[in-house]
Amino acid sequence: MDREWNDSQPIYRQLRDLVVAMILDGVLKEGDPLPSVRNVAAEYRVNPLTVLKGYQQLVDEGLVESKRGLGMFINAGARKLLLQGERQKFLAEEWPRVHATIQRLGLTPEELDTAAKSGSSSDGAQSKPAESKARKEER
Amino acid sequence: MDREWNDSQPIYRQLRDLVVAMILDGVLKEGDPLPSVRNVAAEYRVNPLTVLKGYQQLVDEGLVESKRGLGMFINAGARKLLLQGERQKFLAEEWPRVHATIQRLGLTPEELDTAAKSGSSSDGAQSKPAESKARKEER
DNA sequence: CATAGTGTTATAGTTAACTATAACACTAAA
DNA sequence: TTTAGTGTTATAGTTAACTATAACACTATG
Repeated sequence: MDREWNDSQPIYRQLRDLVVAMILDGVLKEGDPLPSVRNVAAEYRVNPLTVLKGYQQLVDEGLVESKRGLGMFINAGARKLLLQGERQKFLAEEWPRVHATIQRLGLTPEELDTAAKSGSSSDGAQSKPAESKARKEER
Repeated sequence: MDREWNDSQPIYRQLRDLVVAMILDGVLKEGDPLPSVRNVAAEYRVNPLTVLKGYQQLVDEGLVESKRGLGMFINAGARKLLLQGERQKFLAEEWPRVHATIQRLGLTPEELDTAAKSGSSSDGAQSKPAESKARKEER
């Protein structure tokens, strides 16, 4: 499998975001090991150092623990931590800009809905049967 | 005025986006001159070459015309071109990812609305009164 | 003409991101 | 002990983004 890298963001940050998404989606649960640095590097045809750099971000954020010789593991409380941190970060740093763009382009909820459905395989990378749940999801 | 540069995007692209926003918002009308390369460079304390690079993007997109010795000017039809191109680009490349993030974080329309309003002037770090909604998220 | 305002090009240096290759350190299991 | 799987560090090279400094090319205006 080759790449789906977005050139508007460094690969190591996209890798970090990918793991974050997997945690939030429940694909990776607390205590689970992350895919090994070498495996990911091989699968995405990327340098191991780049993968490591992405993983180190997660360690720095307290989401993941590294055990030399064993692997890297999702910390307890990682999901909760993420739901707080990512929420605040998104609302403060990303959403205002996106919202302004939507206003500026005069996009309607209908157009957004349509586009969301047709193109929803952008960074989740996993099965998403929960997509049709509407506004109530998570429990 | 120093910087409000976002480190997740090269400056020249942010400059390009800034001009695009001004065109869409009607701040810059067709036929108008862009702020001069040197002025912008001075105002934002950025290298003139960086500004030029951002402006060149606009030339390449057919939005702007360069007249040596005079300045750079918004082309006729620029706004219409933008409303088509930027719409498509946003819906195809940006919105799906953003939408997935919103779903993943379980953000409600109320939270998004609140953030959009408070974020458009400044991104202060005060806590949210909208937090009372439903945080049944944690496991 | 000279001047002051435009865009543009040239040269060169720094830093961050990414890469290739290799080796080191540790753990579990054969 | 050996082996195969982990994370980690070292060395070094490429490219893109940004910077500083300077000069060149053109246009309107005095």
